[in-house]
Amino acid sequence: MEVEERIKLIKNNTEEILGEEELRGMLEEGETVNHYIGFEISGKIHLGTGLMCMSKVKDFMDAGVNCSVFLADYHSWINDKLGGDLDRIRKVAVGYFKEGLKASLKCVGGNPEKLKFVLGSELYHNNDLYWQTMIDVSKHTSLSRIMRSITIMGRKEGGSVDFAKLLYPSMQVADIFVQGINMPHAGIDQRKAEVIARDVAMKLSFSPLVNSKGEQIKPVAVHHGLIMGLGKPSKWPIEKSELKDMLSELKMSKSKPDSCIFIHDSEDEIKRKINKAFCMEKEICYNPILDWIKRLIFPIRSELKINRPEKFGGDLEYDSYDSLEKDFAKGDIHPMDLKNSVADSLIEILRPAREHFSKGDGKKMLKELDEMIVG
RNA sequence: CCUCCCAUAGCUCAUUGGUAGAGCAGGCGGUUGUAGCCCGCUGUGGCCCAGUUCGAUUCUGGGUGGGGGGACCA
Repeated sequence: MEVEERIKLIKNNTEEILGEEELRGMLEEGETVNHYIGFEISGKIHLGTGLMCMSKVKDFMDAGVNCSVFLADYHSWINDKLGGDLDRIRKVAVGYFKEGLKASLKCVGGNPEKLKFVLGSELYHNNDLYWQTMIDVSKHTSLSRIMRSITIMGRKEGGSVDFAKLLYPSMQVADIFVQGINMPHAGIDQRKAEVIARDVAMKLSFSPLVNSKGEQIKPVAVHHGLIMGLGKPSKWPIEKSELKDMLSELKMSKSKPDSCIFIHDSEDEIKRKINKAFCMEKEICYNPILDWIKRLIFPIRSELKINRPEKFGGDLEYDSYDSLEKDFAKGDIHPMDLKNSVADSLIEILRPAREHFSKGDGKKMLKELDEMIVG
């Protein structure tokens, strides 16, 4: 495959690539590209993780990249996920979470067998080099920078933090170097950690990242955007100037019920949640449904069929987001028709995950997780 | 180790020695071919233990949890 074609795949549906020219160089030199994306084990897998992240993984695989998922059990522990219980976190990580990501990859057309999984605590176990690398990273990063960067944990700046939380960013950066990852991948919310990784890359003496010629290099960071939550914004209408500030509030979050859809939600559940979503007629700036169409449906399916009753104009078919957006802006598509189509499409896309978790071990794991979250 | 402050609803907070409230969030219903806006309805609660009292969420003591300051250099 041509270099430009590979870059196009890697770049598809992303927010940014830090070091795109370096990536081009790596591909031209025929370097092996090692990818990783890390996840906190925080509960059920929603579409931001399942479809957004995994559709990128699929792109990377198609581009000939070695892909891996890092199950960040220590990070989840630090960040008080699943009650801050490390044993519980680890169990969910190697059970439900791993299964869920594999099923998600299947949903987007990827091959789960080719995806490598690494458990954080296993990487760290009896691993002097890891802790040396983490200290090395820390020695090249100021305290104030670490404090600013804990927003990557989904915490507001200035909130009270225990000291362990300050270890998190350095660990995340060390994860990259110790595993020799030259193309870390994350949501744009993880930008601060990735930038630290690039900033310290040339200064590290432990686990330096090198190319095949032995030259020290920086990791190329690929960031995808975060999909919107389905709920209404806390303020409407939104001024254009405040849209950017509100972005983090608007992202899909498990803490807001019905703002997100899980990969194994039932068909009725999907329909119900989509139907409840905020969706103004003709509104194209702040519109979660359009956002999902743009960033999930089209990247995965490359088309959207609108099934519409005859009295409203009959069926429509789109093969590009832009033309759909244009028609919606004109008012040619009613929100309800859009919602029904998105729901149908998601139901179709998520079928493999839904089936996986509706029987056997999958069902059991999901049930155990449910009980954990409630208890 | 010393000292001070805090603990009430999912969140932010108010109130009272006599059956506990607001805002926001949530849920339900109405209105719109969706949602939102608007209107109506609605749930849940006093960290734990002991004492004083007819009666404690309120007062006292202890505990637990959280936060600030101090404690070498001064």
